[in-house]
Amino acid sequence: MPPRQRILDAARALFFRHGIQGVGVEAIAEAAGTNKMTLYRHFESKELLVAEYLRALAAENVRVWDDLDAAHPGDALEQIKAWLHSVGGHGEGIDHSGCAMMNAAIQIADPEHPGRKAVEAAQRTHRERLIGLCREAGLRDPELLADQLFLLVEGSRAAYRSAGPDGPGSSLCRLAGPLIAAHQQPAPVPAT
Amino acid sequence: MPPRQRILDAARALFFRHGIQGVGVEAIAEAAGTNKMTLYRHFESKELLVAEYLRALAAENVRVWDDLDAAHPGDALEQIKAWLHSVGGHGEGIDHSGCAMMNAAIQIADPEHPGRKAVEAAQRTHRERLIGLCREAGLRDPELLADQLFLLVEGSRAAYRSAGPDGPGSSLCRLAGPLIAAHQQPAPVPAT
DNA sequence: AGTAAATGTTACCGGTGGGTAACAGGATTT
DNA sequence: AAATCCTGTTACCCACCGGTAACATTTACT
Repeated sequence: MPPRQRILDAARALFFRHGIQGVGVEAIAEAAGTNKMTLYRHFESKELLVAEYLRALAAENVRVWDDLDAAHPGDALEQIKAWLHSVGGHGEGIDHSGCAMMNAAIQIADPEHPGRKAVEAAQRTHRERLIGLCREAGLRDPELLADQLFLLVEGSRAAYRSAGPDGPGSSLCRLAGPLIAAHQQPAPVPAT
Repeated sequence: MPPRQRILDAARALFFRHGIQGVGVEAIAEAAGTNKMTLYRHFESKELLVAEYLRALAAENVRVWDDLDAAHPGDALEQIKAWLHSVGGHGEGIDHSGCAMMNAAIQIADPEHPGRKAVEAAQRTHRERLIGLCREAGLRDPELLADQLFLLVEGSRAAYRSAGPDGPGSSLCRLAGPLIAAHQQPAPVPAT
């Protein structure tokens, strides 16, 4: 595997464990089985390394959606449910890339940091894909539901970190399920 | 105002703007109109300063709930709505303490950091208070609704940061309103 | 084989970070 | 007034971090 890829992989693992600010370039290089110089021959600065790390994360996020589309072709509702299930757990084999996105957005204080731009772009496309699926699934109020699901998922990731494993972050499916079900109903009768 | 309080205030402002890792103790002391030594005479270390900053934030969070209770005595539903409104906007005069809590939980990588414990405790009491209000308001499925609202709020804060002001983070009330309304209805008919 | 590109190694730089020592000045109490 | 406490000032320590220079070494390609 070329060093550039090894560096990106190592950066990903370390950024996830210790945070972006908590990892020095030297530690990344060492974890990648190389040294600081070759790192700087492939990346202009740590800033740009972070940005590329986030772009890679975004690309992988898109691939997750494509895989779901391939697994449940034509069944948008099932794609949504499968996605919720895949990001709802917090054990092994779970996709934490979205979580890493959010962490990066918070850990990078400077709004002009290229990594922040990458995250914003990824979240936009992410949201639009979700809206498209909700619409395709024939659910009522697709934009509203998509945004609700989006926030539930983001909130679940945040709550898992801030409220611990016993908090509401661990029960995404339990919380999102009724929401989807409600949007399969006809329009609700307004409350008295 | 005693130096200790000035230091906590300065720390709060700087932590919010530049992140916890992005602010050095010297900058905090200077912003507080004092110096590093007096800071270290009041706080053992930066770690413990951060922890106290978060405990102060948690106390203020509790006060927000108490104020809401005083403003709408006996009307739990109105308290919930007022709370959503107060944290839903992102302009001036908005309470960002919850947002700062979440930021801290993500910026502090070490799970054993005393600040992390403070955040977890605060989020637990926060959630329980919300559950209590949902139950008191006579809403259906109070635990479920409370957790949904909790995640919507956390997600809204995260999305405002990661997806920008045009993302779904800016429309908390629009997203939470229908959810509450749905829980004022009788039990829904299961979808076919 | 030979050449050029990519990688490894070491040492270094300037800046900054958290944290401390020692001492001087001001305020408060008795 | 005297003793005590709190504060301010300066200087310093050590560790680390992002980034670079110079040179040695390996790899790859023709």
